[in-house]
Amino acid sequence: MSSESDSTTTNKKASFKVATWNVNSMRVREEQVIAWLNEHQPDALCLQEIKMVEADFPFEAIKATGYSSIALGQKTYNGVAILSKREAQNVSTALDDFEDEQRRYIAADIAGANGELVRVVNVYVPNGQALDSDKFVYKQAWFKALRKTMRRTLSEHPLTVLLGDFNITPSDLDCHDPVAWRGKIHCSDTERLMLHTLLSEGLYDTYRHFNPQGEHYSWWDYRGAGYRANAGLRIDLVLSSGELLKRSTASSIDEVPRKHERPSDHTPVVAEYSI
DNA sequence: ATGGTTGCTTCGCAA
Repeated sequence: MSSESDSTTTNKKASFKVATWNVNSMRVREEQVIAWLNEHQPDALCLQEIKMVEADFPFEAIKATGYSSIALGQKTYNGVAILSKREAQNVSTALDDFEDEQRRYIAADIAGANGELVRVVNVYVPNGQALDSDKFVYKQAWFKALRKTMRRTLSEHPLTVLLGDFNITPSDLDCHDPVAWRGKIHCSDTERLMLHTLLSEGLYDTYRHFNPQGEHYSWWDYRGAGYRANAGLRIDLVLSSGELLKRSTASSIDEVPRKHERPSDHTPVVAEYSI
């Protein structure tokens, strides 16, 4: 007796799962990343702060668990990678019209189980340090270039997901102590305006779409009470295009890796789509 | 109270 659930059935929609994780050193977190891939089987996992050059990236170890990788790295700082079940196509490693010595952007088309392509854009937005610092001037310039790049990307790819470490809380709901953080880096009105201007290009905060309540974060400082006191920020975001949001089915924060021995200070944020 | 912790082929800096 034939089954309608046969995996070869054409036009059948499967789940397309993406995730973002600032690993704060791929050297230290390699085993945790591979274990996470094996357990969760995402179609694409975007990493930030790999903190190594491509020559040192563990392409082979990741391949052994069934994943293909693309990476843009540098020594000591920054660095991004996309790990995917199906090989990345049309890889881009630079924002439009923006010279950047820091490795913070990588994008590619990733196919779902039915062959449909999703444009996956992985970013590590500059931290900015403090609003009166030179690093904040760089953060603003970088973010403006991202907005311009995303305007073009969205016009070319209706199914686009922009995800990564944005180093910006969208609102006070994403901050454990809005009074203490008021006006500070990650929580300032200036940065939130930058983010909402980017969203106005046609991107939607997918975690918040499925989780209207607060008190859930993606980063907790290593210092002090940190994770134990849930003193966190939600700065790791999955932003879906309108067409992709229509096909989204779930989004969640996986706090399990933050509880591990020697954790990253960030934990993975996941979204799923019917693709 | 400008503290505290982690990672870097470290010895101060970025987060």
